Amino acid sequence: MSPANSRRRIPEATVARLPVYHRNLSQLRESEVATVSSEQLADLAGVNAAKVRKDLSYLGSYGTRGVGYEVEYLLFQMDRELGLADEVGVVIVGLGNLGQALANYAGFGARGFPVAALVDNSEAKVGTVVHGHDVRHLRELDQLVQRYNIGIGVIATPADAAQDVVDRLVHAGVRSILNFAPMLVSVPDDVTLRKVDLALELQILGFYNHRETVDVAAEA
Amino acid sequence: MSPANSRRRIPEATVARLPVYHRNLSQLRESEVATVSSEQLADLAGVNAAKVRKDLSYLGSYGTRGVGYEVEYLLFQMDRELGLADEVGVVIVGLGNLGQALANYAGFGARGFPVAALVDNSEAKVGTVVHGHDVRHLRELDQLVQRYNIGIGVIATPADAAQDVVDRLVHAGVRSILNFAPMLVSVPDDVTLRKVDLALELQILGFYNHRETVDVAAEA
DNA sequence: GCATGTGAATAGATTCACAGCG
DNA sequence: CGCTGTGAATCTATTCACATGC
Repeated sequence: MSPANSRRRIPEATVARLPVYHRNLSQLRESEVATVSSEQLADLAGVNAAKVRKDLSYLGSYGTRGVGYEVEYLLFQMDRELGLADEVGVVIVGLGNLGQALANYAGFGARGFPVAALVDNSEAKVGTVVHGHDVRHLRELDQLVQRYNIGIGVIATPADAAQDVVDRLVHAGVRSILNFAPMLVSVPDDVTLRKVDLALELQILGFYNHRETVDVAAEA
Repeated sequence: MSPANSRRRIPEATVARLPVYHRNLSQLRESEVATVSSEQLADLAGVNAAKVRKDLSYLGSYGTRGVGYEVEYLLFQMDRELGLADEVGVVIVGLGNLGQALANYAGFGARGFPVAALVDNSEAKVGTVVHGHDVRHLRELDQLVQRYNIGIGVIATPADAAQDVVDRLVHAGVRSILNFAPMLVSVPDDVTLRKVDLALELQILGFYNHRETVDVAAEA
């Protein structure tokens, strides 16, 4: 619409931090703090002040020199930019332990991303109720996506089911997918995919733990 | 010990990918594949071949020119490097939905990181059994860490308990911590901390979803 | 005066492209 | 000849440092 509000390309690394700032700003608002400096926000987010300023500058010039950022206003702008205004529905596919945990996880659904449907392919699970939602069968996916305006799919199935679920989600029109299954899946170019691999995190940590141990031993 | 085996500094980005290669190599071994090229491994891991070669080169020169990498031998070297040989015990603190899911999650504990203890601070949960382990009280942490040779702590508590749990883990001698609580925590320099924030992942995805929607609309 | 916003400098990661070796 | 291993080139992200404007 407005040609003045130039649509900058926001670096990936910045996108990953914006939600962190958002959370801290929300807390500041709850504490009725009116303005915040880049330095204060940096401390809360665990980064340095220059990074905060550069990150926020991609959204626009919403700060006031000599003063800082108005919490309320900055949140308003971030909500728009992060798309937290539009309440995008989430479907969780796979209701094993992880899927159930995600369905129950308060953080999911808290800010702008209500869990709108739960889906599994086992007859034993279909019909049960998790976190106030009936678990529906995978084959109903298309209708559910339509009916509940679902924009995001979360995959919490075993690894070998992941690609099939991705294909079904894409077919149903979902363009954003969060994959918890430890499996590489492929999507068309116009679909955004992120993956979280819990076991991987442990192994990465294990590597540093190991290094630490070895290095300390080597000093002897 | 051996001064020849120079202790290179491995880039963070590489460390994060090594476990991915490891998983794929394990699968290749199961399929009784003897050797693999950087290109094949790259396809499996979803990266490009040059990256695979550079990453693996930090471990040493374990490939054979004109041939590729011997799966078995490369795995052996990676196990050493990733510290998967030493079976480091894991304690999960906080047995709400997420903690229980993690305790039950097969991936956790699968490769070299057995779940050795479960801890909570609610009397209601202490004494219950999750995934074959008695849930113990947080105050027993020190003894449990000693007894089960625990090297890694996983925090799955509410945000406001996270810093207290971190302090207790550090006090008990744990030097590697994986934090699932959506809260910035601080640790001494000699402790490695990683964080996974599930709600954050959704928000990042939501951002791209939103952008996509807005940009497409703008074309009209 | 004080904190933002941003060019310029630095550091880090990815990719290229090819020499070197089996 | 084919594939690894790696310097060099490129791209991305972080940090510095200061001019700018409230």
